[in-house]
Amino acid sequence: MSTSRTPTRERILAVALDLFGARGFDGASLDDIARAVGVRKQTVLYWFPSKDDLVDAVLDAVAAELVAVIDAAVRAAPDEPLARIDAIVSAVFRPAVRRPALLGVVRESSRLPAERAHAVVQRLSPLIARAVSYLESEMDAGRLRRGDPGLIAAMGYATVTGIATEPALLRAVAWRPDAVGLRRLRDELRAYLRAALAP
Amino acid sequence: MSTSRTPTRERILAVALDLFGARGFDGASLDDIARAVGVRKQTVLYWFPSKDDLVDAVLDAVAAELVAVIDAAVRAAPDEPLARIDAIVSAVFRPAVRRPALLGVVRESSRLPAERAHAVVQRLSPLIARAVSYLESEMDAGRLRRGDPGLIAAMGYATVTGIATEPALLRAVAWRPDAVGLRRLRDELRAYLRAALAP
DNA sequence: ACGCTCGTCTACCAATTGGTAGAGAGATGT
DNA sequence: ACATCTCTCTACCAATTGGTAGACGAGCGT
Repeated sequence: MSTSRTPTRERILAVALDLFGARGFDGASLDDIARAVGVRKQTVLYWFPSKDDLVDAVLDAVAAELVAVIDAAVRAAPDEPLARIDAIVSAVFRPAVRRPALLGVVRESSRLPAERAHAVVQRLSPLIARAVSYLESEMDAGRLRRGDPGLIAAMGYATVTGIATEPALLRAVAWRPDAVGLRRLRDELRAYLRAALAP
Repeated sequence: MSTSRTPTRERILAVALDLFGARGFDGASLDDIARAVGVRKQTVLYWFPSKDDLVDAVLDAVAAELVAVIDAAVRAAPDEPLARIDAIVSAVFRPAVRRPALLGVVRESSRLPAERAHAVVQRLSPLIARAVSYLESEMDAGRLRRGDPGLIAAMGYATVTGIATEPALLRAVAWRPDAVGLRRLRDELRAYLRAALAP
């Protein structure tokens, strides 16, 4: 075990998550990651036998964290449909604001060969499927305006992962002198979602 | 001049646009591009002295095409605010559907070093600025619901570039058996935009 | 026939990539 | 004190990257 405060393996994982999220899996080399951790590349390869293993570990960590966050939010959310959607969207924004790279990794994973991306997609898709069927039931019951639930879920995914990771977007929003960054952005997006879903 | 039907330079440019849009600028090597064109890498470097030059040329071509399309749509669009927005959104979707890589390049350009990305951003930003000020004036005049115009423009950008290039999204939308792909998606998105902007 | 430019090629090169082999320092259990 | 195990290191390697140098042929005007 290392004498360092946080174990090397976890530091590598954290740095890799940030770099992969920011530059993509190909954009960040093992050398980059090792340098950022303050260790040699071969130490990285000691903890993760290959770069693919490291990527998988990062995908897994991201999926686990997102699933945990969203799952907790879903359980804690109120019953009333709009408030429920509001609570869940807000829960997804929390990790996005705290750590944009988290969703950056999700975004990057879409460019991986299909079978690799499954590491994330397979773990997230039950959540999305559940969200879709929830939206469907609420629509059937007349408590939400009709529309394609899959489309709604897709738009949520797009706005959250897109907005949290596109520098150009953040810049566009910050153009307005009265824009105050991500917090305001989140509130506005929730307002839009609410408006789009209003009965 | 080459004996080939379309000049080599243009074939290289077209293939590079597709590959860059699909895999990113780093993800597609000069060799990949050359192979796809049916020529040697050094022929690519003959037409474009360096990879950076090729990237710039692609960015330039994309910006030029998008600016032309949007500009024409803006000029041809009706005066009534909602119909106007509708027409312009629809115009942006046209190239997106015809050639997803076009917007994929825009998306990828956001990960370039700031001064390189300017090639696209600088050419698109006057358009966006114009859209923002149009939205502002319509809101001031009470013809559109209040909100952050920069945010609206950003969301349009996010949905268009995101949805047109994110395989995971397209898959999500196609999950529903009654979803019929991009055409339906475009219509739905327009409906959402209309709802979100409704006074 | 002459040289000239254009377009593509073969043959290299240096830097960077992911990855292997194995040495050696430190703690730990006996 | 010793052997062992954990962890990080130095020293390589093969493949791929973007890029250079220059040869070769086809068409051109003279």
